[in-house]
Amino acid sequence: MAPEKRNRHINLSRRERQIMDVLFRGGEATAAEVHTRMPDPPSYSAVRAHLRTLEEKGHVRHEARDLRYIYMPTQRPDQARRSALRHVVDTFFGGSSARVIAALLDNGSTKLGREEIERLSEMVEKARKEGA
Amino acid sequence: MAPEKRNRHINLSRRERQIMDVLFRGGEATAAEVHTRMPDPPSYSAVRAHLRTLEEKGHVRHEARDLRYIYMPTQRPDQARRSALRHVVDTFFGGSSARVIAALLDNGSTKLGREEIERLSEMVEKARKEGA
DNA sequence: AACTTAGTGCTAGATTTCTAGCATGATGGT
DNA sequence: ACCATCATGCTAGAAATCTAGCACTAAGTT
Repeated sequence: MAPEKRNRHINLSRRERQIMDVLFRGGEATAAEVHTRMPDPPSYSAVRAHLRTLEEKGHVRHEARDLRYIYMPTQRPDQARRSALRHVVDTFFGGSSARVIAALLDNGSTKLGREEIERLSEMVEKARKEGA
Repeated sequence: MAPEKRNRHINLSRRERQIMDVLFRGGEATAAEVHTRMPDPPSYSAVRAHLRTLEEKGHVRHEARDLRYIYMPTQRPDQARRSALRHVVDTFFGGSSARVIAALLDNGSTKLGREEIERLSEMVEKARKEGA
């Protein structure tokens, strides 16, 4: 009841979250790949078991390809992105997008390429006009 | 061993995460407040127990104020913000800050005030110069 | 055919998480 | 003084998570 499409991740266990993170990161992966990419990984067998329960819960689906199962999130990537981003914005930045952007730009390690800067500039310009 | 200051949240259980989210959101809170602000809340008693274990693990500390305990995260807010943001950027946006910003600006519900837009504009300008 | 390798399904049980309830101490009102 | 209220500390046990291992199937090799 009330599948709560947004913030699904809030109800995942620790291991389930870690697995979903791997899947979102790469878009899709085999059980073995998920296993190797997990932090502090449990047994391969445990990962497979979790993938199966995640599938039962509807968070994940798989395709059979080359005799292997390829797992992927059921939620659309852009929706997952928005949901995760919104959560962070709300709980860590008081809901202010501007503060998030500031944090991103402040960060020295965030190297924006020239293209990206131009793109950003355009976006800001657009926002400026719309906001008028 | 290896406290892994960044990405601590990766090792929290479901309930622990939910509690930490409440604390990060508000900066600090009493046990009762945490309880009421939790999604799908367990018993008040359970929340208190979790707060205690979170304290043992070093994620949380408390001050006695007005006969109550006020709980707060031990991690500095700005550090927690950066860590959480980085995680989302990496796992959902391929590490691209620009993509995150695009997502923030695209979002119709993200209302940027004029001031914020100007501030952003300045930041972009600055980045443009520095990047040269 | 027999063996090896690489995959999946399943289940029992260990471990961790989660929870409620009880004991206790401080405060304020009657 | 007594009682009600509201807080904390603790612990046992329920519930959920997490795990390893075994059985089985499909290819490829020798």
